[in-house]
Amino acid sequence: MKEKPPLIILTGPTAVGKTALSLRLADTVGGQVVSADSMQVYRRMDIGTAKITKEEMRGIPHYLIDVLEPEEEFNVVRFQSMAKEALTQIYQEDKLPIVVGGTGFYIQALLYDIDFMAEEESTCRQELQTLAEEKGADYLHGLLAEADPVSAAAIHPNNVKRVIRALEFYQKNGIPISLHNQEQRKKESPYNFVYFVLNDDRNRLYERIDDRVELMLKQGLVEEVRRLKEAGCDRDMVSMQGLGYKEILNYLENRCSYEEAVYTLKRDTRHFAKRQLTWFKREREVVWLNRQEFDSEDAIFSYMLTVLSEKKLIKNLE
RNA sequence: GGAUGGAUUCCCGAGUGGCCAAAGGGGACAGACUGUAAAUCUGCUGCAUCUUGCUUCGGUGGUUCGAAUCCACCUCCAUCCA
Repeated sequence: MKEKPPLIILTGPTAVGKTALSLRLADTVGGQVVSADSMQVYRRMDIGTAKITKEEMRGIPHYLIDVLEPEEEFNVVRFQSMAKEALTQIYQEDKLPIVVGGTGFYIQALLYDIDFMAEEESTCRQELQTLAEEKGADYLHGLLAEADPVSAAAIHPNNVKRVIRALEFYQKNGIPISLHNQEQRKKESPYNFVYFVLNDDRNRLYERIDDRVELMLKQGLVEEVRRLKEAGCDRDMVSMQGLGYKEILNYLENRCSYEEAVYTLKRDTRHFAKRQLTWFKREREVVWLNRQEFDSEDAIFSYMLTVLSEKKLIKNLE
């Protein structure tokens, strides 16, 4: 039987300090980093995504950072294929891949190698969107109830995006997405992995978020967004839906005051962190690293090494 | 010192005699998520032995079968007149 390839995942809510830990880990275990971050893929979006700098990388290869223009669309499928390529590359160099980033859905897609089914581009999503606007969300949900009752029961009528996706999936593949998902859920990971989730006391996390937003502002977030806006980026682009970008864009377009933009940004970032945690709680086989349970970052780090050697991802403790 | 307006559940804010544990919004908390995921959506928010009971609407007392809602006094806040 072939041995499963090794994979280390280091994730956690925004602003917990994943990056710092990942660098240390990469140094000690001879690892290379694959970013699982839906926004750090974009070039020219540095401050708002709290992107690691070239200097900070200290020569450790980082994949999937600065590889797309903000005008381009990024999604799970694209992430999955790019990440798999990165892994192939890393294995070839006989290094250990460390997936670092806070996008749980992306991590899941890679870790369990979820099949998203090849689909050709079409305008049906747009058509369904128009239909929803004209006839209402309930009407669309009604259509889904006919095509795929199981999905209809599971998806709330107000969640138009997911209703559309389910409908689109059915139209393109001829089978209900609910059935497909059910099959995909059973999958075993093809990797020998350890899934670390770094976390902190909620209040402390929220403080870190507030501090980080203040720091971004000081570093020139408004200028960064203004440059993107002048370069033609607008609110409809996937990249501009990122935290920090959509709020500042609202301010630059005079839709709200500076104070409101900052308040909203901090609040939405807190909400986001909460959603990330909800996701990780649901994932199977997660190793939680709760900061408040450790005396120091050193303690966290040595615990990580212990877990990794137990799972035979690293040979021996250095 | 006087006049007027106000004080509501974590916050803002509706409610002017029973249908009020009290609209709505925000925040907090919890959850969903399989091609936009830093997106999108949902639930919940006085207490308890939770299909019933108990304590809330600045404070105290009163009117009433019944008060967040009416009356009196008090405290605090806002504006105006001295």
